Amino acid sequence: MRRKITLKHIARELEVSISTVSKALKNSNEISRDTKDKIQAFAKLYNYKPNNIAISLKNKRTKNIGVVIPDIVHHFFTTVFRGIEKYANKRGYNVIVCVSDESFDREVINMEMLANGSIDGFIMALAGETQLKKDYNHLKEVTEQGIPLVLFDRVTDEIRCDKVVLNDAEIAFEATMSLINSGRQRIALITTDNFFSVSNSREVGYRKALKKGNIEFNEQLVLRLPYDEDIDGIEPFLKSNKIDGLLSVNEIFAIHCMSVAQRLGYTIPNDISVIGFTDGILSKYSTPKLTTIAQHGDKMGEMAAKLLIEKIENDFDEENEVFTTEIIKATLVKRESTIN
Amino acid sequence: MRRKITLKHIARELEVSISTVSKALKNSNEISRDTKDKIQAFAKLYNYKPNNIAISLKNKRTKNIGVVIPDIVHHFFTTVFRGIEKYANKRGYNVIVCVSDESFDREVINMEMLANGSIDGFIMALAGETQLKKDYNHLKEVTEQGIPLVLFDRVTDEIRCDKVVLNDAEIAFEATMSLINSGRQRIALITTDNFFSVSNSREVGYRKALKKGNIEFNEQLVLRLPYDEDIDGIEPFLKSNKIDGLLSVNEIFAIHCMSVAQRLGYTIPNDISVIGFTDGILSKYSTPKLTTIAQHGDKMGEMAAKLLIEKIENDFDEENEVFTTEIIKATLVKRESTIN
DNA sequence: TATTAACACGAAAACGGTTTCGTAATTCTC
DNA sequence: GAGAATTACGAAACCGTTTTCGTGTTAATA
Repeated sequence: MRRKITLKHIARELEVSISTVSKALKNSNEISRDTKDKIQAFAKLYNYKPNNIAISLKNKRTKNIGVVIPDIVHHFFTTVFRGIEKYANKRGYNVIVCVSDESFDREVINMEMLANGSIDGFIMALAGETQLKKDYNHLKEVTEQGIPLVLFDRVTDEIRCDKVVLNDAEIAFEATMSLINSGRQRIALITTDNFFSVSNSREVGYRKALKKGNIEFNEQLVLRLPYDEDIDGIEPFLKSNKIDGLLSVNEIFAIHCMSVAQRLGYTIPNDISVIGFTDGILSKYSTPKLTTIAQHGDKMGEMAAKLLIEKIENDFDEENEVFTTEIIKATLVKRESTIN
Repeated sequence: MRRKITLKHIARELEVSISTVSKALKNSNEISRDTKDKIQAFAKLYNYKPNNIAISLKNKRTKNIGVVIPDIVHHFFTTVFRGIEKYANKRGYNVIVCVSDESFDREVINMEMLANGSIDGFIMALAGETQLKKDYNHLKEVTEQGIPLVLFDRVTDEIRCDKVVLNDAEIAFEATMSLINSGRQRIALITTDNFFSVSNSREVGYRKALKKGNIEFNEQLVLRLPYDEDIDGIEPFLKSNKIDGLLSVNEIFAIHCMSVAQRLGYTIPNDISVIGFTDGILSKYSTPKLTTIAQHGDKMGEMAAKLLIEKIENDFDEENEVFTTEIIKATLVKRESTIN
């Protein structure tokens, strides 16, 4: 087993000092052509590669970024992650992922694990539990240590840092308006228990559109479900309410609504038009294909990584630092579950 | 900005040596109760946490594992990753993910980036391009350096290392048999261009079942598509072949087959029974719900992480090391797209 | 020829820990 | 009360780099 070779080995072998080897490999002109040639040839021959850990220790830069997200199986987070990873890699950074699994404790533990030198900065979406508890001390902790932090999607006003969010309210407004404009009057909203900042924003947009369309908001037409995959409430809801349009805050609810509605004899989009959030595979491969809101996770991830790396590399001036909130524009992808 | 505190700071402040601080914090009984109390209290007060990088450099262990996968949006890889992350975290390891995007070059670059001290071991599924090229030098490189490697799902015989695979052939056999046993005679196979070891194995199982069922293999009934989302070939295929059963090597093909078949007037499962691979959300939320093969990605990931960490922590005896190949048993999840 | 400049290299500190070993001071043993 | 054992701590090496600074040798300059 050919162990990794170090500067020391090369130095010993070539009977020069470690500093000479180091400089020669950096092509410093402190070192003569001859010596450089000799050392470089030797290094290449033995496939010398500097040890990242040593370099990290030396310049207090790991070139790693930490990503803490609630879930990695969820399509949206996955695409964001892909965006992060792609951009980060292009800039020479590696990405360490920790999944909080919507748990406050795991979020805290994960951050602590990483905050002790393993990473140069964080990109995070808050766990559901964290948003519920409204306890952000672990975030304060790291920002006070001077570790750059970028929040995306699930953010909070209580932490001063860069953020990347979707124009949730606006796009929900736009989507609802499009339902109204196609003649829908009894428009349901299927959402989650409102712990998530995003669900709230979407409901705001929904209500605003109703108001603009002169439709009175009706709590009866709002179904609040606990979790992503807890869809049993949908069937009774659809049975006991006459609706002709529907906005869901995710794909799964929307798809399930369509399937229940079809089973109940409605045709889509004529009897009921449906719009979902998240442009994942479910939307593309459902029958009918779901009109949905593309959140452009890749873009969000890329933006988050960009903001973070900028913060990391430009030693910002300590005190009166400026924080930006970038808004990613969602788009309505029209497919077969809505009219025109 | 409260910068991170080091042993040196504590030592200076308390007027003791660095070694004393280090030992005191480890509760060494080389140090008197009094001194320990004083140092520990101080450390706690200033929230001292040892620097991971320094520790890594010292004991040549990073407690990081590198995961290189072709795709992170794909459901199967996502679940494997979740399994890895969960287990690794439990054992105190962090996970660095790199996405090869099915590209040989990116796979090589990613491995090189990580192999210089950033990680203690690799978990990988080979990129499509790598399997095509059959060039595994980058894998040889790392194993020769003594870096433990575990391959999963997309593996190769040419590299001696631990592996975790699915019983692809067996389960494909079983699935096909179940179609045959429910009276199906003209069973199609929808697969990918056979660069992937797994597609090959599945076809083997399919053929074996046909043989056992005394059905002659018919190349006409095999559709080989280039990529996961390249599904245009399906409609002509279904139009020009009379089939009554179908096995697909992934979810997407299967779902799309169902939707095309339904559009062509077939009823599922009576006219055509369909079985897919991958028990993702598509299968659960399609209409009808897809009978599919659960690959238990979480389990594969967990097993891969377990094997890897064992290798990392038990300094294996260099030369005649033993490598194991763990087989994860897939299961057939019966839903609505097959009979009974 | 004496002085200076340029060249080519090495010693050593530093990054932040861990660990081995040496040693004063105290306590124990006979 | 002398020698041995124990206690409590510090010095220093080490992990693998980078980088500053010092210095001996040679070449250029006056």
